[in-house]
This record gives sequence, C-alpha cells and structure tokens, in this order.
Amino acid sequence: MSKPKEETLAVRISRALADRIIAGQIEPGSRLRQDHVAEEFGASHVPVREAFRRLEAQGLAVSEPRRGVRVASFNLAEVKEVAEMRAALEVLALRHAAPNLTAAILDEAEAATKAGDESRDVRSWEEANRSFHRLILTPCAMPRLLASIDDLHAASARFLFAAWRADWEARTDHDHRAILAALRSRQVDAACSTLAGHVQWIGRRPVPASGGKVREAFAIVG
Amino acid sequence: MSKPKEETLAVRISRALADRIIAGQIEPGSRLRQDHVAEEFGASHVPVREAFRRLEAQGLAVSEPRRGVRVASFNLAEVKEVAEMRAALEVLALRHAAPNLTAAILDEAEAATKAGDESRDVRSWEEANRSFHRLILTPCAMPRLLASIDDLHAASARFLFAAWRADWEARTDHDHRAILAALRSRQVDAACSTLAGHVQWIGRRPVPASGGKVREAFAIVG
DNA sequence: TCCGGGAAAATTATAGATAATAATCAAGTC
DNA sequence: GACTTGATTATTATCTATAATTTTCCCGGA
Repeated sequence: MSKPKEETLAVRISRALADRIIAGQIEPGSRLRQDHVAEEFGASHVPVREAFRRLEAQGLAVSEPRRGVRVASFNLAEVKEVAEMRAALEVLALRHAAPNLTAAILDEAEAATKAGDESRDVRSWEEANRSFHRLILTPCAMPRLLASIDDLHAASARFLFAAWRADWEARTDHDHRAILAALRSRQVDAACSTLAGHVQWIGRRPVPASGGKVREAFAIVG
Repeated sequence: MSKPKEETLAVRISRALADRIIAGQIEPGSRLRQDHVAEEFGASHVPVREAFRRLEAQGLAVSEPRRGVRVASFNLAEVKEVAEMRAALEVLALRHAAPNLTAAILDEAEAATKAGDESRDVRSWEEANRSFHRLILTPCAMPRLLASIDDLHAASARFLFAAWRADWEARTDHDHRAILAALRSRQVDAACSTLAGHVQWIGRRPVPASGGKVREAFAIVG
C-alpha cells in the first residue's frame, strides 16, 4: 500500500516532522521522543534517529547528548539572522539566475504573486510566496546554494506560522511586482536590491501570550 | 579508556570521517560501507548511519537509497559555488562582527596570518587561514550563520587538499593584512570588499592525473 | 573450440526490526 | 541532603527482508 519507492523511511519521517514543526503543530522546546515517533510511524527507532539528525542539520531540532532531542526554539535575533542570510544568498542566486530567466518563468512568477495576493490564509500565502522565490532563483543552477536557501525558507515559514496562526489579511505584494518589472527590463541590480530589502522586512504583530497578556511576534513576510 | 564525555558516538564518527574526506584520504566517489566503518570504530551500524546523515547534510557524502553512501565528488562549478557563498556569508558576518572587534582579537588574527605565512605545508596553512577567518567573524554572534560558514570552510579545505596534496610554497598573505588594516581604521566597507575578493580568488595548478597526463586542479586559496 | 551475450543464481550490503543493557535525569522518599 | 526508583534515551547486538552486485553458467554463433 505504501510506496517505498525511492525514499528511505528516515527521509519520510524527517519530512513529516519538519512539516509539523514548521506549521507550529509541535511547540518549540517540546521533546521529540524517539519511541513515540517510531510507534506512530510504525517504524523502529533506527530510522527515527536518522530523521532526528536530519532535522538537527536543518536547524529545526536540537539534540542534547543522552537527553534526547527537542524542537528548536527561536527568538527575534534568529528571525533577523535568517532574514539577513536569506537576503545575502537570494541576491547571489538571483544574480546568477538573471541571465537564464525566460519570459515564461517570469510569467509563472507573476502568477504565483497573484495567487499570493488572493490567499485567504497564511498557509497558502506562504506556499505562493515560496514558489515565487523558487521560480526566479532556481535557474542559477547552483544546487548547494539552493539547498541552503530552502532550509532558510523552512525557518522563515516557521516564524511566519508562529506569528500568524489563524487570521491573515490579503494584501498586494508590490515588492514582487517591482522585482519582476526590473527583471523584465534587465535591471538586475535594481531587482537584487529590491529583493534584499523585501526579504529583510520583518513584520511584527501582537499575539495573545500565556497569562492573558499580549506579546509581540516577529516574522519575515517575504 | 575512551571519553564518552559530552559527545555522542555518531558525532565522533562523523567528525573522524569528515577529517579523512577533507584530507583526501578517501577518494571522491568511493563507498562508505557501514559495517566496515562500524567495525573500525568498534561500534554498531546504528550510530554509523547517523554519522552518514550528518556527512550528507554537510555535503561531504551523498547517499542513494539502498545503494549506500559515497564520498561526494566535486568539480570546478562547485568550487566556484562555495567561493561565492563564502564571499556572501563572510561579508555579512564581518559587517556584524566589525563593531565587536577588539584590538586583542585583531592581534590574534595577525598572529594567525603570520603563522600561515610561515607554514611549510598545506595542512598547517589551512589551519592558520581558518582560524584567521574564524577570529574576525565569530564576534558577529550569529550561530546559524557561523555554522554555515564552517561547513563551507570544510568544503574549501577539501578542494585545497585535493589540489595541493604534498608541496606547498610559502607566501605572504597581503589580503589578510589589508583586511586587518582596514578593520583597525574602522573602514568596514573596505575590509568587506577585500574579504569578498580574497575568498573568491580561485587558485589553479596542474596536478598529475591518471594515465600519466596532467590536468588542472582548482581550489579556493583564502 | 573459443568467444560473447545474457539469464539465473549466489553473494553482499543496506534498511529496518527487535530486544537487551547501560547511562542519565527527574522526582520522590526517608 | 543523600538515596532510591522510574522513565527515557543511547548504544549494542542479533536478526530478517530486500535490493544490488557479482558470479556462474548456458546457449548460439563464428
């Protein structure tokens, strides 16, 4: 019934856990117990441990020797750090991708932007936003760079979902359109600097915290 | 006898293997067989598999499901990719580190540069070079960024050792000194642009290839 | 007879399951 | 405050299944 095609169990488990961590279904700081996870996936602890090592490498989990692994927690400093790393790396990727961008790709990216504008919830907005970035960056053909950017996008999504859990207001993404316009007219420098600013813009918004108080949450919205 | 201090077996195994891969003791493309590794380290295959996942995440090994894991191979394109990623990320780190740099740190970095100039072999030059970069970047206090840079340094070292296996000519590192001078006089922009150029300089040199022929090897020398 | 191609069998290695032991930590308990 | 207990994790050892690889072997053709 299952498809043990070309994927190892450890990869599937780590992806499933990553999705939950990103979606905020598992609280930061809570423990990931290998036997529980193993039981849930109908697997033994061996692939689960491998999955944990993968999550660790992605920065989604932290492991303390002999004490188990926990979902990584994060703070404003890390949000800023990820934003700046994304800016640096995405600009690099865009510079190399620009010469390879076709009109078809830019049209697809515009469609993704539109889909994002029309999104009624965070989840679908994030998906549209991610595919916009992926579309304009993938043609750089630098696998290692793209993998790093993917990991940073996962972290970004986590911050985002932590801040905007339920409600989401639709808004038109002017940055994306400016980037596309610059790319269409071959103004690579302008596109890059808009992208850098776009990615580093950190949205803030109040969220209900424990104890009936209100604290401020931060996330990368781009 | 052994010191199972604060480190898990998987971490120690992956470090040991990483050292060998970086040093070129294991050829790119050759297989890492879990049972052999397990036997060598007196461990079972479970921690070995975890070590493999770590190496994979660092880009030092590639794993094909059901076919085992091999030492990652690399080519000129990847050398360039790593060089550009290092330039982007190290510049970012330096910008944040600059305000926190003390005279003591810069003196240490100068000592590291001197040690590099006096190195008679690649191995010790690489060590001195790495500590120079680490010294001036660590004060940025961005753990995720520093971890990424560390991985890129490991890749750089691998390229370097593949090209300069035995011989090494001493040379004085003018770039390092220029960077330190700029940092001492608080010219952060100048320091950053020198660093960017320094890291992206790709040295080339002929190495004996199989079949009595000579091919050219490339590496990041900075 | 010798040779090459390819099917089938044997071998090897990986992936995973299961069970057992040791080490660690967190609470209680005296 | 020291000690004990229980829970959980880390690690090892052993075992099974399955996929890859290698070897063997057979057959047809020169």
